[in-house]
Amino acid sequence: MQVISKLEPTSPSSTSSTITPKSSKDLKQSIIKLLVNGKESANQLRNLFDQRLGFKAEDDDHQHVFDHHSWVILNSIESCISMVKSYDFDQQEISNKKRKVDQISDDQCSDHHSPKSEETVDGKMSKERRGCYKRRRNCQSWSIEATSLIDDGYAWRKYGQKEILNTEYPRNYYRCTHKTDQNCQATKQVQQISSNPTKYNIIYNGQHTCKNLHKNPSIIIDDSSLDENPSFIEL
DNA sequence: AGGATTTGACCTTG
DNA sequence: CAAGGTCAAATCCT
Repeated sequence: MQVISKLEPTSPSSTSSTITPKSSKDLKQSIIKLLVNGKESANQLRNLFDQRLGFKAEDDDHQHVFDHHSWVILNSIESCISMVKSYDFDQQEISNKKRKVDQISDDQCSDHHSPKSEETVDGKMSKERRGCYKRRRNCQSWSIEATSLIDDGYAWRKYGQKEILNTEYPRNYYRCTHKTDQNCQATKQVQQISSNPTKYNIIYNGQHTCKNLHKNPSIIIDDSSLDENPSFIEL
């Protein structure tokens, strides 16, 4: 029988409200600590259910729902930990300051959309000059390694694929589906890791500014109590 | 028909 | 100038 260690209670009042990080490093450590606590609690809760409750045959639906949600919780927390660990808070502070300056020139570019676009005499857009776009520099980004292409809850649309030097697998480029209708600037890059093809390196760029028009979860249960406690974690 | 993907060209950055 | 990020026409899929 699996031994379940007892964890110190980590109620919101005893954790998040009392933490006042003095630096980016403190903040990072605090977030990781909270996530690790949450992960351990979720793991133990799952073990507890497996051992103590069990499921009867007629409870198959409930078991599937439980399996699904516990899996989502664990994966979400695991992803958050990876993101926070790889996120450079100090660099981000510098980037945020710099971005304010860059924003001015970026806005000028986007305001007159396609200033370089020219029409040929026959009315067609010249293929020589496309719209003015800028590669986003210093935008908020973080990366994770995943053993599978987890559903992070957002709707992504592939817009490119590129062979990358010295890598075995191409890099795939995705943008938020709501880029056009809600001007959401979030993008992500997915690339299989050469040394370990079972894993994917996923780089997220920018925050979602679109409304939570998440894809429906694969399993839907009729429980109004969940409405105020969605199982996905805002990334 | 309309949305998603593919893919070659364009564009920025170092 | 090379590498890589993005665009957009062509194509695919439902």
